[in-house]
Amino acid sequence: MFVRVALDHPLPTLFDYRCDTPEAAVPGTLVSVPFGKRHVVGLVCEVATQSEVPAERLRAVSGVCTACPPVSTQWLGLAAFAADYYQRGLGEVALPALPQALRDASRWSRLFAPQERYRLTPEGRAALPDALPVRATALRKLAQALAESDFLLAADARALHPKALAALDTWQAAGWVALDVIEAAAMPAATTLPGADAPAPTLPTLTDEQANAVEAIRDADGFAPFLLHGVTGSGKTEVYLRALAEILAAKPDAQALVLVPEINLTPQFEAAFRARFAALDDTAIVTLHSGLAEGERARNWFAAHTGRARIVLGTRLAVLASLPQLAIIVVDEEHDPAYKQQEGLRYSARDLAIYRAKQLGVPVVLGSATPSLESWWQADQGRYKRLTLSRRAVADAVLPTVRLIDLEDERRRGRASVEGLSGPLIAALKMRLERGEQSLVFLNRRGYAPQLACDACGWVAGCPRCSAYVVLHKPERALRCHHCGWESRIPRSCPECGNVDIAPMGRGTQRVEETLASAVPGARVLRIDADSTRRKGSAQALFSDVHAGEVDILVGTQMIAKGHDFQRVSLVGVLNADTALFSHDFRASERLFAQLMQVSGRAGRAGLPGEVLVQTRYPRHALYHALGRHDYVGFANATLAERRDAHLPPFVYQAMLRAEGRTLEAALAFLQQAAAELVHIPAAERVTVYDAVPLTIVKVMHVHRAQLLIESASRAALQATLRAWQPLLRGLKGVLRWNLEVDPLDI
DNA sequence: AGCACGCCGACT
DNA sequence: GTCGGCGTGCTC
Repeated sequence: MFVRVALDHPLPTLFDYRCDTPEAAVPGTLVSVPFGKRHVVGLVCEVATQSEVPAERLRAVSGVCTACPPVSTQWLGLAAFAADYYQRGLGEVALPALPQALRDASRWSRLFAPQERYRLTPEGRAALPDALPVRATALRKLAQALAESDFLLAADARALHPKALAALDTWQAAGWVALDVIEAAAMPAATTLPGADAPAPTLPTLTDEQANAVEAIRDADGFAPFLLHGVTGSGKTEVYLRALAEILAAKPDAQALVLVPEINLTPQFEAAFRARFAALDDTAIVTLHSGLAEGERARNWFAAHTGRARIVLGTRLAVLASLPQLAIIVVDEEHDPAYKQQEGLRYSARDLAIYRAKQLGVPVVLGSATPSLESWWQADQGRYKRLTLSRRAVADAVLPTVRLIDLEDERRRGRASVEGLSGPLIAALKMRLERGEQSLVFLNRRGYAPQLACDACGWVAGCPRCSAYVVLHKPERALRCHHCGWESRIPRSCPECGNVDIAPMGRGTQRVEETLASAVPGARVLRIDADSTRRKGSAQALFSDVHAGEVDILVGTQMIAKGHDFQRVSLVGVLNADTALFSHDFRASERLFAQLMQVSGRAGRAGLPGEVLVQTRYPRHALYHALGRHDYVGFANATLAERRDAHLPPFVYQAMLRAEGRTLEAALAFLQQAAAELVHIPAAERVTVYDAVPLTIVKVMHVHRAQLLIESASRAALQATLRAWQPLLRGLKGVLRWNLEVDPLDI
């Protein structure tokens, strides 16, 4: 018997092994195999009675992961589709999709073994530290660890003190400590949820639009993609909750997958789901995202894999979770670029969610206030069913008024501005402070100033490793490169000419925070961005300060635009948005519009009349006009018409070949050779090849980067070209790293 | 991707 | 004489 095994390896082939254990001869089984000089974990994809590989080269499977049931053939099919579509080997897709802990054969035996949890009994809590000899410091430490958390794992206890388990046994005999054994692998008892006929009395009343949406999703037959277009505050989440309740109630073992774009958004969603699905036991709702510790991620994945988890809530990586009874998928904020993985396998979780729903014949709901133009176009074509929520669900909530502050006009009239904050914005902020309302200032640039420059000679502080300016970070008194993390002290004088008048140029969130503190006296200002939330969990704490009303003005990057319902925010100020209007990236305006709509939606949620002030030099720009009218549809239709005329996605399909070399010339030369190879590929006749160009940030960490765009009106022609192209690329000489991205977001 | 082999320069 | 630089080639 032979098995064909997928390994996490760049060669897009399966590897054949002899297989003596019948347990391993099942597709979807995790096995450990010898590979070259080492042992690696692989996934059995096929079982065969013979092999093309000569017998003397064949080696035998060395281990089988019996703790974990095989993944389904459908899951293998999903991995195979993703591998094919994104032009990678099956193993490169399938293995990274598994929790890291499963990919280490030495951990298999312990991974899903019953967990032994020691916890302090009330008696123990009363007795423990004092009952111990004063000098027994190790035992005291053990008692302290028990007291400080809900439970202590046996392994952790052993790490604390070699004889900990003996002590714990003694304490258990004394009644101070109890031992709980948690079976990770236990299969769930199917739970039936209360159906729609018996809604709990506390549920909010649905608007007609919400009710229609829920009904459409519930009545869907087989594969049914929905685009749920709902303005912020229109109650999309309530639609998800009801639709899930209906579908989970209809089948006792059905599973639901809910995707959110950011880890930050999982806690509030999790809370909402736990509250609504209180009938499910605690282990039936799990989260999956990169913020989880290895062990927890593995356990949650396993809960999904065994069917114990009924609802899986996660970020993009969750789209590849094993869900044997998947019955509905929800992709919230489907337009969010975070759904696109930007390294390794560059997949779109939203697109894979669509494939998965199609494969399984289940409904998939894409929700957004500002759908991606790709999805909007699919709905226009009738391929997705559009569900519209046009009104805010809270009765007295109205859309905020948007006012544009013409910066040129302000300047011409000689009106005062402070450090880039215009007079009208400062006045509006002061007014909210007086009224005891909160304001939000949005600026998509972190740090203090994006540049540090010398007035005298024109020197600008740059990164020694990257072709980028370094950003001034005032709290850390450092210059930091946002591309590679390089840091240095702030020089006192210009290193070129010695001039001591070197000055920060431009503004980031730190500088605005500082300005606001003096320009709006008495205001409590809080900054939320990637820097202020670096420590794990600190974002949650900062947001709760805002909710508690301990903050008057919140300044931040796009982090503050997403998800959070700030009840007392009545003003949103937008700074420095113009740069995206004239970007060379054709998607920049789509992103800006979505961001501004999203951040605008933070104003006036709880009946307060909301106002949005946008500082701009281009107050007549169509994007701002559409924003002022809250007119996503107008914006989308106009932008789609432009895209059609310019032959841009979604009207063409694109792929990007990127090369990294020690010199730019080497990278460009490789790409030119690569382009020349296309003449050998028949399908490439229907493909347009652009010139190889340097990336905007051409050098990162001393590596020079260039890219080559190819596109086609036919997805099939593009796919066929890429498939034929890769072996040719591997054959090109020259030591150089390259990668291929299908459906690139950043051009 | 790893991890070997292999063939040339600078050190004790 | 050896340590080690990274070019080349292989992994069932």
